[in-house]
Amino acid sequence: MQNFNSISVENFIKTIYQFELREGKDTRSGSIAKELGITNAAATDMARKLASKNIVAYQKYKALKLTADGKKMALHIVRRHRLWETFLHQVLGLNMHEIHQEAELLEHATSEFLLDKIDAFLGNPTTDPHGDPIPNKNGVIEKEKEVLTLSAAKVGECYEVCRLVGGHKEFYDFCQANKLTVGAFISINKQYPHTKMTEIEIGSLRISLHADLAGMIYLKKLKKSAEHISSTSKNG
Amino acid sequence: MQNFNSISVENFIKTIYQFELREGKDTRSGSIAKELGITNAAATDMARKLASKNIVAYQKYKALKLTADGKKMALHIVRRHRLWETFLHQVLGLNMHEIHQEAELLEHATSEFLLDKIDAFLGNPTTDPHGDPIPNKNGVIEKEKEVLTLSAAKVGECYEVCRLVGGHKEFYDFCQANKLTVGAFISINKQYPHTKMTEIEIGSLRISLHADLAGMIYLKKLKKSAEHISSTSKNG
DNA sequence: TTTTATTTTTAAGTAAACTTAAATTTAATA
DNA sequence: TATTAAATTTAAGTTTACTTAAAAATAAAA
Repeated sequence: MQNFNSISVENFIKTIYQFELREGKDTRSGSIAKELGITNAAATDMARKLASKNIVAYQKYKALKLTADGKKMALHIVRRHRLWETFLHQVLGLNMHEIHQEAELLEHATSEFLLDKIDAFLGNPTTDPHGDPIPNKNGVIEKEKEVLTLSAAKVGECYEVCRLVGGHKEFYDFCQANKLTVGAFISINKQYPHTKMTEIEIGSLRISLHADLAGMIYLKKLKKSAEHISSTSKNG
Repeated sequence: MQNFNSISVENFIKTIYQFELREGKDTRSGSIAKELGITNAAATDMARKLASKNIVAYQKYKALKLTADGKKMALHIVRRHRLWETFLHQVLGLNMHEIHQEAELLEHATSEFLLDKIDAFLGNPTTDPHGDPIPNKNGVIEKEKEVLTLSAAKVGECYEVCRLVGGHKEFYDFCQANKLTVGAFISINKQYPHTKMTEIEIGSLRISLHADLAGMIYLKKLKKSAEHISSTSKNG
């Protein structure tokens, strides 16, 4: 599936896809327009255009929805974006807060051929550095395991960090400084509901996070014990 | 120097630059138009537009020339192109005939920030895999040494391959199969002026090339002896 | 429920980057 | 040099992706 669409079209499709996933986010033209930095009128135009191509299901004044075709296209765009993010982070050493912006440009200038090379070079990764899943060549995303945020984690349990949902430098710097990377193993020491703090152990470190931060860190539960785990973290 | 220009503008500037370098190539709008796959009318429009921005020196019916500003811009675009070619070849293992097409897309989607990372990762190379010079961050190209084609090389002398001016898969496949890569060392065994063949030695190989091929391979003369050289080739 | 506010859509217009077709200029040839 | 051929430019029109401003529909508040 090659890229026959303009950058504007690709970004429009991608934005609808991302908003459809995040509950609470409505996908009416105004919402999409705001995200893309264009006027509502422009978004309506685009919606009608893509509706005529059976990429978007569009009814006046209603929320925009991707058709099956549209969703497939979105997944291929997302694949390009996340493979580039992974590549830029792992190979060129760009920081977490730097990769999105660059991938945003590169994703529209990448042939299927080149993408295959990048994918193979990285060993066909299934998640990007934020822990977001990378759709495969056919646009299929591996079924994700159940996750919860750090602020909802249970005392005494052990978890693997599987997602960092932030965006700003400071958050990623904090995570990096405290070894909180995707794939890291942690255990929950204590929850302080009133002050909204969570105390965790990661390796030999013991740190406390406020819910504002903890809510951006997603975990999946492990079956293994904390003792066993702390010495086998993927991230040393 | 960030990219404030469209892809069309960048390609237009780059093409003039490249045509100005190749003697014999005229740089009138029609010639540029043909290369870019657009009509003469479109090229004239663009020429006038860029003239108004002092990027191109344009007089009706005359050849197009880049101004100092235009040349500087061209050099930055060429830098992006050649760094990407080098990266794709060295890091992702793309073949010689594959890198141009991909770099053609990526060069318009690369920030100065990312380019610096790529440049550093590659160790600030001064030539791309074809042997073409990579302008530095300021758009300056290292003064090139005197070169000559393989068909013009002198019997008994030793040379370093410094440029492969081709473009088609077969040519590059042939070169690769015979270890004729940029940086390789060769010596000239015999010249056959009537049949236009050149016999060369490269490592332990002895091969004969017709001028059609030999004319695409550029060399620079070495001072060292052939014996000493054959064991110290950059390319094994 | 009526009024008001917000959002979306329609309508009209713009800029970039093209196109085709006709007019003009330059180059080539008889 | 006059004529013909080739190339370039101008003019007018198209498409994409926007814009602003007015009209229409939906949602919120009184």
